[in-house]
Amino acid sequence: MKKRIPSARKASGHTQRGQCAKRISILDAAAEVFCREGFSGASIDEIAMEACVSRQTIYNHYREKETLFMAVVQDVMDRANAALFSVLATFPNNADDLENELAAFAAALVRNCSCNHDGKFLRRMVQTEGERYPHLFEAWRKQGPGRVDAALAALLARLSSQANLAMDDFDLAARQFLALINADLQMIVLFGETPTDEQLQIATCKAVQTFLRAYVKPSEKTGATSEKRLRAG
Amino acid sequence: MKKRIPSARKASGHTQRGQCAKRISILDAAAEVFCREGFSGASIDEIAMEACVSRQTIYNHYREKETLFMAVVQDVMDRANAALFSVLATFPNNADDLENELAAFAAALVRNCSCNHDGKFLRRMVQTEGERYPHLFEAWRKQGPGRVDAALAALLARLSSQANLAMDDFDLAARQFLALINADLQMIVLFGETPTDEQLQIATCKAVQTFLRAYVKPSEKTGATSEKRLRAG
DNA sequence: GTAAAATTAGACACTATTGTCTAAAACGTC
DNA sequence: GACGTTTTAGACAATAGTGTCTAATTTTAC
Repeated sequence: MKKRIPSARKASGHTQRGQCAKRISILDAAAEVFCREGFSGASIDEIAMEACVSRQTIYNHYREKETLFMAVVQDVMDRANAALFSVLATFPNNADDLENELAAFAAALVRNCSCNHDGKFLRRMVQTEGERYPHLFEAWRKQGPGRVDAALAALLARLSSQANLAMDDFDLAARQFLALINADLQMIVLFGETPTDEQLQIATCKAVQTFLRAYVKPSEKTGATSEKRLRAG
Repeated sequence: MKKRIPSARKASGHTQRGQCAKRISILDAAAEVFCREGFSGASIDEIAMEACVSRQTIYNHYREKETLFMAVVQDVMDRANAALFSVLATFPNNADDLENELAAFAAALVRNCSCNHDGKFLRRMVQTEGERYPHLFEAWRKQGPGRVDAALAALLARLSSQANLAMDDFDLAARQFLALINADLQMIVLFGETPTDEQLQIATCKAVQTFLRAYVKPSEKTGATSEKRLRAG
């Protein structure tokens, strides 16, 4: 008499992605359509079509459009945060070949957080629906971008003592690092395009060079660290 | 018998703003509502209400919703470009007190181009409707942001010879300058808020310090240029 | 004051969308 | 194969928005 659990359904937590195939395909399709059309422009029928699912199935899983929207946002946010911190874990921890290692880290960060579907979705939704769902995105702000600064600042602090870097304010340095590695790409991304891998390599490499030039200790400035590569790229 | 021209109507060019009061109030209200609700979420009735104008008047001036939208975008683009280049004209042309002058310039740039209504509108519309009206925004991209890099690069080149700056690539330096002065503000702006003047001052000041540290000639690094202020902010 | 033009409110047809309901079909488990 | 669950297609009412039309009203120029 125990209630039969149909399949591997309901893996655990409410926002977990390990749900049935239909749910996943609905979430993915909805993310796509919401991103393209905005909340009010997205129609349930369109989402159903794109998910290869009947409209009624969507209403079965998510009571109404708004419920679906919030579930999609939550889903993307979780994934984006996971990606973010998994990249942060690759921050270089020794100062050998600092420039190249930092550049590789920067490229991974940009590629996996700013330039992918989830990044695009979040940027758009925060901007267009942020004021309508303050609590929803505020949570992301604190857990995502809000923590990146702090985390990256800590990593820079560690690096700063190993390499010969002169930093007053690690949080500021972190924000400037992020800004620099996005400098060449933000216009591309703003227009909905995806930069090529080459663009990405060059952009992050140049950004790291500038960042290091601004933060190496004066004594090191004439050293070999970044002088040679300065005109290489 | 000559056709009577009702008033100062039809000042000249098609996108000129010098039209009757109704037109202006429609354009302003529409910009507001389109920005808040997106194209498909904005209703003509809402715009009419906000403009204190009847719906029919809107249809008289702009045949349909799409026509109105394009007129609004064009109007904002024109204004934004004008503001942009008027700020560019204030770029410091002597190297005395470079840091402060650059910071003031940066603050004006951010305040008048990124942090105002028009900037917010354009960012949102490019992002959400850019793919639907490629030609429309592509024009802005070329005339606005596209030219800023070039113009700013030229200004930096001039400055570079006067002050003691080491720049290989002026375009790159221009993009990095813009990225740095927005570093601390972009998260605030992304969430639809307007930074306070104090936030703005601090952000641009720090950005300029970092920018100069990255670009002063090595020989100057131990000089007096930016060393003193480095820990002032 | 008069006449042309602009503006208004309201009704209207038309379309699109949301969310509900129903009965049939497909699916998975025993 | 039988049973419970999920999914499906389609009809449906309710709502909201677009764009048109008309007739009344206001504004403006002279």
